[in-house]
Amino acid sequence: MHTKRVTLADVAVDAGVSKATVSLVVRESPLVADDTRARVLQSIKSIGYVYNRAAAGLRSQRTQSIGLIVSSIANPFFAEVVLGVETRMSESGHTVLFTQHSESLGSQRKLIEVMLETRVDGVLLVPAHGTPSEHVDRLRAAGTPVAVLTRRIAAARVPYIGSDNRAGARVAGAHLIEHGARRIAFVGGVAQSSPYVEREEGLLAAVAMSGAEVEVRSLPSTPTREAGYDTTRRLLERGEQVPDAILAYNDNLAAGVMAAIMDHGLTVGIDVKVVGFDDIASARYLMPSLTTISTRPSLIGSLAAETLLKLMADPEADEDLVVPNSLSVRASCGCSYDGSDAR
Amino acid sequence: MHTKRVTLADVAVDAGVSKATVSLVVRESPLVADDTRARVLQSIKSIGYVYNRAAAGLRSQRTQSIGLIVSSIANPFFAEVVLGVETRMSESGHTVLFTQHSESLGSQRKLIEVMLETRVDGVLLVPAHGTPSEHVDRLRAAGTPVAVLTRRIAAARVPYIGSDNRAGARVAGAHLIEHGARRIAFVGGVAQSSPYVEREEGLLAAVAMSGAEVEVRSLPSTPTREAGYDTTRRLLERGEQVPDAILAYNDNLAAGVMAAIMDHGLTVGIDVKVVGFDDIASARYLMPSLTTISTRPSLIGSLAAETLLKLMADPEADEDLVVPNSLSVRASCGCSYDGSDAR
DNA sequence: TCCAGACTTTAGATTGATCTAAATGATGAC
DNA sequence: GTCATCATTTAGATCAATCTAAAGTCTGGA
Repeated sequence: MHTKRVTLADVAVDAGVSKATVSLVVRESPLVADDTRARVLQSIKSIGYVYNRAAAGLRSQRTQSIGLIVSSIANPFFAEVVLGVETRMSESGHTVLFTQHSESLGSQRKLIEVMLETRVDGVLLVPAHGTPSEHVDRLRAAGTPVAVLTRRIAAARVPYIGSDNRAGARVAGAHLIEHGARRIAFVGGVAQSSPYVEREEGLLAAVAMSGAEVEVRSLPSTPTREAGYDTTRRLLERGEQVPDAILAYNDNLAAGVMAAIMDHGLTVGIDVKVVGFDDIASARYLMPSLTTISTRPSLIGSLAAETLLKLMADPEADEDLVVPNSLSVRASCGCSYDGSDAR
Repeated sequence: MHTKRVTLADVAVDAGVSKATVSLVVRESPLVADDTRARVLQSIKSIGYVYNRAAAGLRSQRTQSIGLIVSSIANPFFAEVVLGVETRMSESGHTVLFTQHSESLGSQRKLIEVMLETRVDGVLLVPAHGTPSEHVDRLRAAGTPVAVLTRRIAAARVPYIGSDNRAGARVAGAHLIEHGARRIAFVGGVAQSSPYVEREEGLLAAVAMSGAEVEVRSLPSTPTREAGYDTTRRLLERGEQVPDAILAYNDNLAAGVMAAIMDHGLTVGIDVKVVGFDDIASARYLMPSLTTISTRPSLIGSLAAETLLKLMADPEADEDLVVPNSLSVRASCGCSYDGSDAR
């Protein structure tokens, strides 16, 4: 059915110019005369030519594409990050090769290999927990710029873009302490990961700065709603020392935390004050609505894209970007909430 | 810093064989002798060769990649579909070029162009609302197999994979009627879209089959939580004829619907029974937990991938796949719910 | 009239793989 | 010893673009 593929050479013949000229036209070079350009574009349309990126990339050694590797888009936080990256990258004409590693180091290694084989011009990576520096070194050895986002890699000097975990947790902690919290549990998150460590540090800093007598206990877990529920349930059932406040590692977890508190017969915001982290879209729709640290994931995505573009232009550029965030006060912390930002 | 790129030819010299042999090795051909293969693999490792997909694709006219265009992964339903597609495709060694059109026909057209320029071996498309058949025709004219998922394109003969909207809505409707519903509102969804039409038909079929005197009213809207809230709010405030049941177009919307009901001082499951559609992860965590039609999005994704693979092998194959679904009974319909499937 | 300089256009080499069709070598049958 | 058969291996053309370096054209100034 479909005839032989149409190439630049066919267009050249049809338009009565050389292949080189057609190539300049498709690349929107200002070198070609206006009437020549018009004639070529006309030919392209009439004989149905479609640009071949593989051939172009082979010769030019540039693909106008970047790789994006995240942990999982089932996590709405990363879904928004992806959107931010794609938006910024498409502005500069770059295609995004998007993949997810599902927290598997093996699959992350394979995905990095795919990026190399595809010769993407750069890679943005949300490293799987426990990522060794070899993973990014492999990319850099091949001359491919890399930046990591939302998580740092221990012992690897690689540009990082992420939210200000320390400051966020400090503000959240201070808010809880203002509400009278004296026994705070930090629930969930992967213990070795950089955001976990930073958030924990922020909470402890808030305690130190408050001058109050506050007890803090950390309970790491996988960052799922289920784990949030289970961990909290166990914490409450231990009886003796029930916390009066919980800082959840993220909003997803916070939903489980609140469910466990209610199932245990306590009232969120009164018996136990809860603050989350991320401000995912559903945070305001939870019952009660979740007070949380607003991290603007799509901004993180677009800033990461921006950073990578700079890195692609100048591989020596190397700068971390810590994105500020803010506290979205709703009802779960005990503040009265008028629902003004919902719906 | 990085030296001249290492190519197949370099490997060939190092291993003392021809380029052709190295090529066979990297493609895992059974033709090469075991010791030759071992020697070549050794060379590849020692001189740091990285396969070049662009060059391979150029010559072979196959890229071992497919394009996936969805509306938006901010919608958790599609996030799961994506996962299903990627899982199945990676099993057969295909890379997925993933993109989102955000319901813009213009950006969908551009994305299709990108897929053509990349010479993907096939395309899976969740068509934007109002997609003209030209969009898929463009792909097919170029000889690229396409299948659409979750939404049909009017007047285009193209393989479709999606859930059984009619049966799902019929079951949901029957359940509501069993609960005594006599005034049912069908809230949300894009009026012209195929899932909307099919779900509406299903609901009407349930009414017809019940033999009861049931009034149905349809209120289309964009499929967001906010729209669900607003539409329901207006419906309730009209006073006179408050519905005793609402079938929400999807779960996202249903969350807004339930919030509006509660904000209006009514009780979900008693005054107004609610059933959703999709069974997204958060459905069981809403308050009250949402009774909904379980659609298994990741299954739809993997079946779509399966269908496309068949289509790529045999372009004449052309078969729709309607994926069965089931009713997940929880609390919002008025049934008592023990929470057994949550947490 | 000639020439410098700006603007356009181009021939032909090049990118790095796969493919085709044929060559090579080894094995066993006769 | 010869030949057919099978398993391996390979030379060289090919895919469709870009790049390099140079060649035409056309001004207007001397």
